[in-house]
Amino acid sequence: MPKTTILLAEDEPALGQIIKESLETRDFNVILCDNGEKAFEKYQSETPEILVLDVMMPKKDGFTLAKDIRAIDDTIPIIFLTAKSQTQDVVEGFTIGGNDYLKKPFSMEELIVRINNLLNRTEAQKTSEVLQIGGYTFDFPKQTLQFNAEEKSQLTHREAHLLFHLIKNKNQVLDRSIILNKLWGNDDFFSARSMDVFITKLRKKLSKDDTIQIINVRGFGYKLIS
Amino acid sequence: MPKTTILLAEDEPALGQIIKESLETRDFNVILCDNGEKAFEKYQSETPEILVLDVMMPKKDGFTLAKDIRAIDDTIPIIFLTAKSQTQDVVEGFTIGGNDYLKKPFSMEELIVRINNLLNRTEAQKTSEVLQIGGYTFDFPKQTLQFNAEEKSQLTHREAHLLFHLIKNKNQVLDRSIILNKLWGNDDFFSARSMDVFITKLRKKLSKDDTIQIINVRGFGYKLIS
DNA sequence: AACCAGTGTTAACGTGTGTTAACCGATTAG
DNA sequence: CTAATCGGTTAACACACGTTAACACTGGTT
Repeated sequence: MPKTTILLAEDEPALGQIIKESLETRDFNVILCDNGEKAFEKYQSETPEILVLDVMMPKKDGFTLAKDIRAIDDTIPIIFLTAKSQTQDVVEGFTIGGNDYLKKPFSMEELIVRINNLLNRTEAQKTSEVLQIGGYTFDFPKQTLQFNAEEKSQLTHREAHLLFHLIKNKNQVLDRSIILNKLWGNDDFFSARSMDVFITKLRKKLSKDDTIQIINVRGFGYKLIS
Repeated sequence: MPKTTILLAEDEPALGQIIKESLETRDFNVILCDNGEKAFEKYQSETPEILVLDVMMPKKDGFTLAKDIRAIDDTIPIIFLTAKSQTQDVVEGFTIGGNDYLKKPFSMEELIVRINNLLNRTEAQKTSEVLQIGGYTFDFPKQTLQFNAEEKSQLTHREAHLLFHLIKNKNQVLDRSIILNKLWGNDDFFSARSMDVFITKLRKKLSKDDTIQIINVRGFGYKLIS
């Protein structure tokens, strides 16, 4: 069993070091960053399993960082560390799904409990991320698409994420702006055209089974029907 | 399959009634409340599956209501209806996870899309929408229309929705303004003329079977007879 | 450093969908 | 009977989306 990697973003050096060491004694591998931008780089280079982010940080605050990362990866669990002065509304809004938060000051035990909770939850979810659609088998984590017993083909990152959302919402309209904000981080003209290109690519790759198709709903989005 | 219950909190009576009726034709069970306190009571007594909350309401506003409910239940999906003046920050904070929001004015279609997305309705709930009319087979989710054993023809989104309502109300008059509000979001002059154009299109596509026809009831609406 | 393969973005041009306009006939109120 | 209104139909239009290819960027290889 390899160690679980935690990305920790905390700008106060003393606190960051204490948390890092505490987690390391629990057999985690911890990467510590003191601002949001560095954390984003490390997120990409180190592929951690879970994020622990201070909300107030220089360069890029925790919420903004979380949004950027969510655009690429919407399953990784995130724990926010907040000062008690933080507006409750915003914090609570972020607390749904794979997210959680801890008010400062907190005990190490609390943090470790929450980390374990979120890791277990997503472990269970990850096993169910091989999806069936028509005659196709789509393995989201591995980014592979297989038609019946034919050879597996590799999908790109964007293709896989887009397909993932289409399948998760199959037979319903998937709102353009929602998917654009999630995968591209904005819904401007160019991102929209880029998305159209990916829809074309997916249509081609899914064309072996003519019982499934991606149909467009003008002005709203796309619907994957099967 | 029992109907899905939606709790709708909207203080403007006219708008509330329109939304309620629209959702009911989509086979939802809708509980309408005109303030936040009543909504909270109904939430507890009726156990709805999803909430649609106006933000600006007397007694208790939508955000406060949502917070109170989240304290009890942190999985139920919530959709906020906001005026465009609402501060973006707060709204966006609420948009992660089981929440979504819609800026007023919005069309019924948009609302229904979002409700279905959040409910993650499975195909079992939606694929029972293959309708027969005369010699035609109409598959609403796939937007296809087939005459006897002939080739399937693809309908547009608007055509499919209009035909869906006509068939659901066949042999009775379908009120112009109701259908306009439902599909176009308003019943002004231009939408009405646009609808007339679609009636013409549907008449053409249904002309292979002369036992069925769309007849006009001057001043009221249309009736599909078969 | 030059090259290459893979990925995603931008550009260019074509097609489809829905709205608006224009002109018409049919119906009904005065 | 006449004018006003409603709806029928067709076509022009604007714009959302489809498709292909060129382009830019990245990371790895020689």
